[in-house]
Amino acid sequence: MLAKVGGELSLASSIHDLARHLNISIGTVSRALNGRADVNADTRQRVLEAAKKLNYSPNQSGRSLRQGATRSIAFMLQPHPGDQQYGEPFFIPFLTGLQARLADYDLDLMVVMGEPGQYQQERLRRVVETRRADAVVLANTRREDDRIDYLSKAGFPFATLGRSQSGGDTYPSLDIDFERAGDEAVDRLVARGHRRIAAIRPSHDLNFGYLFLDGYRKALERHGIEVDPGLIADGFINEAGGYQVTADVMLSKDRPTAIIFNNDAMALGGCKALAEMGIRPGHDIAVIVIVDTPLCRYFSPALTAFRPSLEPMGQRLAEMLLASIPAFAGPEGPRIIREVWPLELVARDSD
Amino acid sequence: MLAKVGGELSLASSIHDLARHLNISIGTVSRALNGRADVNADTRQRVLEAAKKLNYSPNQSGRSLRQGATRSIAFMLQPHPGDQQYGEPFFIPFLTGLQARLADYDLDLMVVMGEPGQYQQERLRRVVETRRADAVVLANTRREDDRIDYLSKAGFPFATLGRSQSGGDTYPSLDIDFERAGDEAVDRLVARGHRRIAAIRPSHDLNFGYLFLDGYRKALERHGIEVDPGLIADGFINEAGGYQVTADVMLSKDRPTAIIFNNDAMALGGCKALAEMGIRPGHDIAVIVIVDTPLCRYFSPALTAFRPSLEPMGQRLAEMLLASIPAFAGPEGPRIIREVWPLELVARDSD
DNA sequence: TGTGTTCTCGTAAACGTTTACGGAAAAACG
DNA sequence: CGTTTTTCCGTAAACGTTTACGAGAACACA
Repeated sequence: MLAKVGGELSLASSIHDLARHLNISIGTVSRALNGRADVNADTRQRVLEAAKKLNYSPNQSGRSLRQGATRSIAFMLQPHPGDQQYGEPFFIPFLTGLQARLADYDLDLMVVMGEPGQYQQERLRRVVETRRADAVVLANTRREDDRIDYLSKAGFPFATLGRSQSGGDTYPSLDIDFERAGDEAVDRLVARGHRRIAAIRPSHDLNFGYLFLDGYRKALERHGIEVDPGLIADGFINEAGGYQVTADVMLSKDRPTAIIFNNDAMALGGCKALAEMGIRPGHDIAVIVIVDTPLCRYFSPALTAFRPSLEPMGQRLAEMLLASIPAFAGPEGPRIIREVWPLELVARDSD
Repeated sequence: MLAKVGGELSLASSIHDLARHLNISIGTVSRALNGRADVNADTRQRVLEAAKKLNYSPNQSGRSLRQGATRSIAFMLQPHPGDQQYGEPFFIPFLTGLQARLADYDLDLMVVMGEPGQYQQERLRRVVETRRADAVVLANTRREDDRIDYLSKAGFPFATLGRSQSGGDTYPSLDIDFERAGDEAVDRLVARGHRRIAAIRPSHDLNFGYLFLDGYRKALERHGIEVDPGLIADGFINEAGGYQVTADVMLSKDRPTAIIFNNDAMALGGCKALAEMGIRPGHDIAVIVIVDTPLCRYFSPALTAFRPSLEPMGQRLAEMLLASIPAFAGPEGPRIIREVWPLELVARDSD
């Protein structure tokens, strides 16, 4: 179906055009442009001038083919299903940081989107197998993640935003300290007199749900509070899921006096359920959200939440990824780095 | 700096491997895979089986080089400056629709991000000149947009989300009917008894700001209300800008009784200014926002707003773009389509 | 002057595809 | 059986790069 596209560009000059124009060989032109040593100083000068004059820039397909590298990194962005109208604002600042650091290394960032419903595996395979990118960055890691299994089995370079139990220690990862956030949230609530604290998290095997719960449990134990399974609930990771599961928890015979939500969308749905029951966050119940978004801030009452520093995280993960790839890393060779970053509590009106 | 990356992939089999394995020529293999007519039915069968067995998939760089087309479309995503913590949720559903339709044509979507502050021109040139994509999609169109000038001068295929005065009728565009939304907003407010209605919009030469104002003016005239320049104000397109300009307008001697904000972030900042002055939207003043986001919905009071249907718009713009490219379009040849879609009023509590 | 080094450049192959062309074999037709 | 058409496949060039190799010229040194 597709033939030549954009072939009529007047600005599409090749290395051959430069060579012909200067009456030298294409080899010399290429060496001059790539800054190799074995080219005379003033032929290099002439080549660079001609390149500017003829508006030359290298064809990336040709270069990729020859070098076996595309100089682009793929980020797999997966919209959540049921996330009807608007997507996750979470990723934009992260991507901003990621892209900025990659640009320092002259690498392009390419965001690959999947259909909202289906899982990413197919799209990921496509990127890898057709060699559209040199490495990929994964997000929304699951506890057992077949994308990670696939990539490490294939020996394809990648890094993850979020940890997983899959793949061992073979890839760099950067995660938020959900465990500590869960712990601190409980700490804060206990200090304010709460003993019946509910934990609401997404199902789907998303790994941060487990980490959060670990911290929650650990803090309860430290305070000598028995963990009540009836206060721990999973739901679909969107507003409807949060509504549903919150309603369930609040209808149990022994209600919690505080809820920690592991996701902002679920918190919003939960608050809707609370409102319908006449229960006011900040007055009748305490609410804390683990990952802050603008919605938490503008909601009424404004929700107390733990906030990550997304843009620096994006920058850092780019560095970690690059350091793990032999062809990019310095003489020391590849290094696998894993980091877990703290969150900052933003105290507002809901607890 | 970069050498071979991922070259050790066990799954990287080429068309030569297939040919050797089957003892036929690479030409035949290629023809079989591409479904050409001049290949025997069972050699095609054997090729397809071998391709599956050896896990073959074509190297995109090789294919792109030969065909002069990359089979990918670039979307230029530009985070607004000062948009500190979280970015625009606006684009995710739009991109979801765009990607879905492109996938139907076996095209990849590649989102190219720029630095938050600087303008996109440089990054755009890079994509075009290194021929990383076959076409691009632009957003945040300005009234005079040098990206559009550049692309149409270069003869590079593109489409825009939003109109512009640049480039003439040479490219497809899909826009929201800001004019009508501004008109309807005034209508609604006048029907509720307002006569002093302020219009607050972004500066930056963003085109939708002009369109909105046209509708606003037209509706006022229709109702026989004189346009008061003191009620029209421009500000930086973020919360701080909205705060600033709203405070200014409210400090004028003859205050408005209603405000139409042309941007959600500015509306949020404006409401903060109002709150500090003890003015309550929905009681002491009416507030309407032109483009709805989840923030409008969760804000307190929930903001009345006009909502676009972003995902269908993404799908439609993909179709329009493809129809405009000779190599993609059907036998009728290229067609330039321009569409303007209506918004839906979501009445909430602020007016 | 002869020999060895250093600079500089051209030649050609290679990366993985697709495709125009031609030719051999098979089929169709008289 | 001879001729023409059809079917099928191999050959080779081409897309735009990079780079290993070698060779000529200039230079240094004895």
